[in-house]
Amino acid sequence: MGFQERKRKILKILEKTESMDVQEMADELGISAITIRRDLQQLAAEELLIRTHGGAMKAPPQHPFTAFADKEQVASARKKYIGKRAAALVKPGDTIFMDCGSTVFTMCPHLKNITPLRIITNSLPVAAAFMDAAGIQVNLIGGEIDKERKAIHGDRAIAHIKSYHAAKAFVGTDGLSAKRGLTAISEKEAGITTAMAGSADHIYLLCDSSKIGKDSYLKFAPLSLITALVTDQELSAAQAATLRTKKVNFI
Amino acid sequence: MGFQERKRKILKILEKTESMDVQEMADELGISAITIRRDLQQLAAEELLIRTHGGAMKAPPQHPFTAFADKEQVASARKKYIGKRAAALVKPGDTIFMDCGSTVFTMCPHLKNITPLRIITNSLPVAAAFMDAAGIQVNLIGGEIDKERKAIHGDRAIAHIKSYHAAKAFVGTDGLSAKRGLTAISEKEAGITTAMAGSADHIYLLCDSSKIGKDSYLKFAPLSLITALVTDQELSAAQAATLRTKKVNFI
DNA sequence: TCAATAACGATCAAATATAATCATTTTTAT
DNA sequence: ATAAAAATGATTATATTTGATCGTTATTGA
Repeated sequence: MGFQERKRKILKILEKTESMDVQEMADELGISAITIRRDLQQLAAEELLIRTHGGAMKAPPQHPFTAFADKEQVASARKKYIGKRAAALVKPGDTIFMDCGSTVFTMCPHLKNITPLRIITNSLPVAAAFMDAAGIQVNLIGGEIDKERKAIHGDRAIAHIKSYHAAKAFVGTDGLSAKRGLTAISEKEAGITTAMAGSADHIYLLCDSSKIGKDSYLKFAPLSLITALVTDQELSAAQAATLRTKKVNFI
Repeated sequence: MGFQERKRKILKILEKTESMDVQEMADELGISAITIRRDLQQLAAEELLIRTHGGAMKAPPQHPFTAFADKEQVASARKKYIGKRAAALVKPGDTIFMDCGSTVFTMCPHLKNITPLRIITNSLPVAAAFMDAAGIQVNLIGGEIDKERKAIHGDRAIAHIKSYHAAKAFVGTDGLSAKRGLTAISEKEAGITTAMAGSADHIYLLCDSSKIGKDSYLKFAPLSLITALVTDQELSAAQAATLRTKKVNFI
């Protein structure tokens, strides 16, 4: 087993275990500790992991767009569940909007087999997720890239969205309550969400239960905007009831 | 059994086993180890597998956009040279267009320290390359993603480009000759190139010497379109002279 | 703080793989 | 049919990888 092969195995191990010490690795791979050290040194130089005394730690996500994707591999079970449920609403032949939230992103793996499909998105990770998906056409919204969110926002993006129409829009929010409706942290995201909602027939809001009942600072849309709320099973009965009085549909 | 046949078998074996050493392969295919090495060398050059000491490994699944980036790490010395020279034309504060060719992409690493900088591009790998570059604002052209080229083409993209203006445009081409001017393989790319050229003051064509004197099938622009040609040092004196008669400037 | 322990880096030697060169065979073109 | 070109195999010199030793440095616990 050469270096390349070990390198891959080491990174694979770290993917799962977060961290590991030299001797453990040496035993695991049946190779001397000093060689493992050399390997770790090289890998650390490539910034594929972080060297510690006596071992190594998983590197923080860093790659351009896939970083986001990797991060979401450890998305909470709640988000994953929502992603799956939301994806079930999509049918072959649909045209859909997807915004740039991490919850919406969890739909991606579940969408890959729904073909043909046309996705209009401002999210670079979403676009990246479908680069290898035959039968899925991605329309990326243009404009200035917001590196923080790995997405595109702004007036141009909104104009771009408005020139399209889709059957369904899948959007996220930072907060949702019966009293204040939908709230966001940033006007940028709120603008995109509103635009997508305006150009779609059905608007599905993906929102895990931890955000329900909480308000962020910018109130940008009423509950009546959305066709249905896709959330997880940990939503309390009381909260569900309150929202139902506002005629919110649940998935 | 010829090379093509072995090549297929080697890749087939690696599909299953992930990795294998030279001697094993030699035994398996009944051929000498040195020939296997030569085969592996070629396959590695095509990036169909990864060469290791003593064997080979299956090529890793290529990441969405960075795949392109990785590939270019082994870009020919010629292309790298061109990328460096072209990047030297960019000054802090500039707004530039960059198209989606692999030659243009080689400019990226050299641009990271030229800040502030504003880049308008239809290339996803270019956008990805600057995700971590503070001080560089990327404007991504919107529209349908062409997965093959990892770029965005089409009427919407062209309209997007036309709404901007930049001091400099860096574009590529598939062929260039004194007789036929600039030629391309695809109308998609030609449209983008033309649009960028139309919205920029100075148009720099990046083109390695192997493409000079050759024509692709679509003739899309005259040599007079470009401000200067950025190429490598392997360009023959005769070719240079011919182009100079057409008033082409060299960098 | 200090000593004990463990990890680290540098250097060396052995094993192995590779590149380079040349000879042989096979294929291709004329 | 013959020469030229390409592919293959063998041999040798070079380069790489690996593991061991030893002196140095960092961490841990009293």
